Amino acid sequence: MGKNGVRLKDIAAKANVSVGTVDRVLHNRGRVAEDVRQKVLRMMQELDYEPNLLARTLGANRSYRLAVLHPDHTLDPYWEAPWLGIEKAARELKAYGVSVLSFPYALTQVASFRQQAQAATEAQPDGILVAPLFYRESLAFFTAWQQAQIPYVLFNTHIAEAQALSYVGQDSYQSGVLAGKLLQLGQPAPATFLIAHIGEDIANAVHVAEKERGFRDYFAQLATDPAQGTYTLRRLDLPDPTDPAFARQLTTLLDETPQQLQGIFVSTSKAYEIAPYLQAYHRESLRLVGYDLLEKNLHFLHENVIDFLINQNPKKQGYRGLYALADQLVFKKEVASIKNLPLDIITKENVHYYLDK
Amino acid sequence: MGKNGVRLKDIAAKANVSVGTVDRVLHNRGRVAEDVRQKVLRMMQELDYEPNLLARTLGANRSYRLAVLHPDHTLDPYWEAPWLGIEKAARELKAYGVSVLSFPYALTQVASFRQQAQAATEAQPDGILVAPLFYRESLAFFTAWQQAQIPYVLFNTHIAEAQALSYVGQDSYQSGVLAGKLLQLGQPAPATFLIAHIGEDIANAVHVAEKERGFRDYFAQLATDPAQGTYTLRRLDLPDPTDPAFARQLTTLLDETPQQLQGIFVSTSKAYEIAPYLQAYHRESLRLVGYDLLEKNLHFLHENVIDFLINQNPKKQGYRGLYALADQLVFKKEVASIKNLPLDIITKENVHYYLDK
DNA sequence: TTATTTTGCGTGTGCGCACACATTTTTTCT
DNA sequence: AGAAAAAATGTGTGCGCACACGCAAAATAA
Repeated sequence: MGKNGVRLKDIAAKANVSVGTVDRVLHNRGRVAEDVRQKVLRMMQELDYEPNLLARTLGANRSYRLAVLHPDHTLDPYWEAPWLGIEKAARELKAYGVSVLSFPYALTQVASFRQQAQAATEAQPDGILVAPLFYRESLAFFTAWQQAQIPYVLFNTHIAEAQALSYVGQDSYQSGVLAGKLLQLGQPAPATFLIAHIGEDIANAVHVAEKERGFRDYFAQLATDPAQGTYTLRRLDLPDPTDPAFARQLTTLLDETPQQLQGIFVSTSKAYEIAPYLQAYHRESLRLVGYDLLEKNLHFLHENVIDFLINQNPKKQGYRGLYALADQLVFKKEVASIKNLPLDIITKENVHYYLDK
Repeated sequence: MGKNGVRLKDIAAKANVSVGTVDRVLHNRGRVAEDVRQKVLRMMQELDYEPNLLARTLGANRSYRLAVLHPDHTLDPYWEAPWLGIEKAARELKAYGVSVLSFPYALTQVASFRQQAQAATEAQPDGILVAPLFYRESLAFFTAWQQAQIPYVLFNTHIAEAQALSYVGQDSYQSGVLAGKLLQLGQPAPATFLIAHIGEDIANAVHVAEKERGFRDYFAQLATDPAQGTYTLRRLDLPDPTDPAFARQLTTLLDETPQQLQGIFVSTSKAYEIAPYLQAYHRESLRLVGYDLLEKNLHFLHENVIDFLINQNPKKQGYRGLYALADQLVFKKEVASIKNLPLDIITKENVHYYLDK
């Protein structure tokens, strides 16, 4: 017996058959007498056989092509991180015969998504990892992939009815709840809080809408406690920051805003677009909560303009997403249908330990 | 060329030598002419050769015995988690020929530590993973292991002068800083905060002392801002909770305490020992910050008695600790001398996503 | 019965690499 | 110069497994 575990050979010897036979029962290839089959199975149990994954992969000599359908990371800084995670996973999985095809799309353009999704489909990969930012347009492709029997994993944006193999990412709703808590903590009522969306088409962006729902529910929950005073919530839909309307709307807010405005929750990773205005208006004490450890956000975190960031673990999303496919295809493991990554609370004091990784 | 990457064979062909020669340069086994060596190296570069780890491990057919010297997890709930992480890593690494020997010691008894450390040393393992709770007693063993050329990795407790291959765990100092921030947030001066140690021999417990230092430094830093009022810090050394003196000291504190006592920071995972007293005295509004997601802590977190927990990621400490040894021995990777795990801030709203994993 | 198919099982090769050993070439010594 | 030693290089086997193939015995058909 090998230094380090039971081998097919050991089972074969113990059952008085050849390794070929053991292999056949192991893989249900048939062509083995029932009584022998039972005996082999018994021996495998007795010896507590576990296949050597290294040898298996090496011997099988199979390869898997995985397609990744993701926003182009050269167009938006947030999307670098998931891609880094995907690349890391790809490196590790290379030895297992996994290769990755990238299909980047422009994250604001539906047509680009549709086109790249089409290309990914036509590449006939063994599995697909996708960030389905566009709700409506995604559904058709899900159907196509089901038809083609291609397993697909979602990340970043959860679409419950997608029938995907798995979803990897945050619970957007609960992250909204948490944002509410972080704004409210230590700020007694009465007070006003704002939720700001930047350049989002809320109707077609599931996970941003979910954040808002969680945010509102946190305060709704608080309101059930009669001892609490009343909090007021406002919402502001801002256009793309390059649009002159962006500055106009924001300065209007800060000019006319009631003194009670105690905090702003930015529903995306773009808190850094708002922070400069707070500095300009000397409203740094106003609590600002946003998402993700982008360079620019970190800057304002250290300047005490941004108070909290919720880390969406984008790198891990990519990493785990690809692994979910590999677990299914290569390692034949059970894959959980939802892998919720933690809602990391980031402050100036602990941010250091979340960088790089 | 193989479906999926360059093989030794490919390099050999391109350099007009045999695989044996390539192998020799790859492993610096010597016995190869300098010009040939250079040529082979060049070819490896050109083809961007990366050894197939699976084949390497399989072919080498080596095995590694790793010893783990850790507090007995049947004696203290905290220490279950690191052990789970170690077991998980052990399962994954089994295929790579790694086996794990466990040397549990009683976490309050120096003699037990000494004895098990001795046993671990005598087992002559290929590597050692150790939680060096006892500062003085550990040092002697570090020397012994260096002499025996056995690489060792520290977790949980960082001993800078240990000359260890790596440390995996938190930055205790910074976790104290963070605890300070979490207590102070939204609680204006004047106010009093307490740091409570439970059943610890501070003089011989490095990482608890570091937590206190960080905690105090946070407020020292605040004091440099003249706009801030004054915060008062107190310290309480409590005996083991089974000791009647524990209840006595705690009730005395709550009886006689000035109204300004606004928060308590428990320096270990035993916040749940203090929480019941706060409930009994109806002082739940007093902010309580502790460590780790133990059952009992979670209970009081949900009851709003504990406000924040700092997650020490104990499971990951074990997991990464073992992997640090494997990275060194099996995978021949560079191992960072410090692997600081993040300081997760846990509240009722995000705790769910940190459980299990 | 003999010829043919089916079923049950064993054998052999290759995956990419490590490592021991055999063989060839070069250097050194007498 | 030839012999011996040393250096440089090639060859072969095994790691545990998957998978194709081949061969025997049993079942079926002619």
